[in-house]
Amino acid sequence: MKVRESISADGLPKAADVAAAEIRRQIQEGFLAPGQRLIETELMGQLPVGRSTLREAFLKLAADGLIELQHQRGAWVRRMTRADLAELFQIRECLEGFAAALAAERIKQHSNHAWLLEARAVWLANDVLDNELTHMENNVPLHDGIVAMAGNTRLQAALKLLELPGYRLQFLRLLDRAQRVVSARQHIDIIDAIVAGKAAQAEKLMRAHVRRAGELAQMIPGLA
Amino acid sequence: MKVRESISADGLPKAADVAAAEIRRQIQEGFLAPGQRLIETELMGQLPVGRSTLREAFLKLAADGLIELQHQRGAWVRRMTRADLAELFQIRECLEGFAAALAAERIKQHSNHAWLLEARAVWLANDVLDNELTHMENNVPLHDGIVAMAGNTRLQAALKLLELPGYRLQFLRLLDRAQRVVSARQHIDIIDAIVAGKAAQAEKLMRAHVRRAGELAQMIPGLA
DNA sequence: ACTGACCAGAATGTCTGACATTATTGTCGG
DNA sequence: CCGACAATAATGTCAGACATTCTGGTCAGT
Repeated sequence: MKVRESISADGLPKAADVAAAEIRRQIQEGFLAPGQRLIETELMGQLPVGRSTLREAFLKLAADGLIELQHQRGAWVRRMTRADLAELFQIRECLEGFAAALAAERIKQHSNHAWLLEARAVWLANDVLDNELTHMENNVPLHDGIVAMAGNTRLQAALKLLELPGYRLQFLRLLDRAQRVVSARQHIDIIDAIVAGKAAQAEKLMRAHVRRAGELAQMIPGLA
Repeated sequence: MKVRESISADGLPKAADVAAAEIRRQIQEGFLAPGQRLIETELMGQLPVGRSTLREAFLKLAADGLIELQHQRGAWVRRMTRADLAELFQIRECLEGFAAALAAERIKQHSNHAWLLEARAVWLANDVLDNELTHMENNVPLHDGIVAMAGNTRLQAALKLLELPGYRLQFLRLLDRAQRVVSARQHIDIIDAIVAGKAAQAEKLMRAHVRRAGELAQMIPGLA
């Protein structure tokens, strides 16, 4: 799943990528709040890069939808509205459902079958029910894995752009144990449908699962 | 449908956007062939911009998927493979089908109804059957319009990234009159379904329509 | 106190020039 | 023909400069 980074022969990563990654981290960890302006000269003091490199990092982050840019008005951390979230989950429902269907059709390829059974075991264990963090840490890889199984790289890229930026932490707190139980159950059902090669069923279940996540996301506090 | 461009108060567009638009045009008109390298110093001679501005234009074009960038290896016009095309149309089938369904649900809003009926008349006329160019010139706006009716700005943006870069001209030659007749028929059926508010039907028809376009696209000559 | 014009400082957009690093090309001996 | 090596070309990055534009605050007038 590791995407080829811009790394030169001796392993030195591109400075712009390093800067972008650092800013991304700060956004995701909440050091940079939504709406906060990113001032070039200011960031130049914190990061060991020149202004042109920093501007390149901005462009990459904007392409990923993490920040916004406007002519002569600079860059700021993207502010997500509830309407944005609704749109986002609408598309994810559509595409992830499609990915699940494709995955079901390709269940026999490579080690897909074994991988899913391994993932299935995780969602039967108690860890993912008892522990918020464990739940979340297993959720993302499962979804990513199913999308990867679909075998459509552009689909993978498109869904990567639809990830929630830094709201994961807030999202966590929304899930109480009862909801984690529901989520785990849905995951297992989806896995079973894919393993059985039932494409239509897998799509239907995945869509319901994503739709529910979207409804929960609407409850995130502090959105515009 | 006009997206707000980066234009300052007095109407001066951003130089980087101008450069990007010019390069985009050259790619779409075939002056820059797929795979051709874009050398910064070379393009600086043709466009009235500095190197930093040009590099910014490159980043924007790369974000749109029109060119590719690699560390220390520069930029080149993206080369589309048949496998790429297949992936691309898979996603378009999914998303445009979804858009059609959404459009059907929103048929009563604004002037959607009237706009579609106007579009319908076009596809009943002979121009779109007899003339390749007329056919193509009406095809894109219809699809764009339906996506716009869906009212999901991110969906619109996602589909914009899935447009064929410069293959439209080659695509044209693939359509003989018989195929244009089929295409027009499908358009009318899709419009009728949307106008009638039949979301499921509109989705099904749109998916079939896009799938057929994808199959035709596979016949484009000269792909890797 | 409120409003609007106005002005100074801040920030961005862009260009030029420079240099280190890396990829590509061409040459040469085997 | 092939591999090593040097020369060339191109990119990545920085620093500095300047014009343009935005922002925030001041101040006169109502």
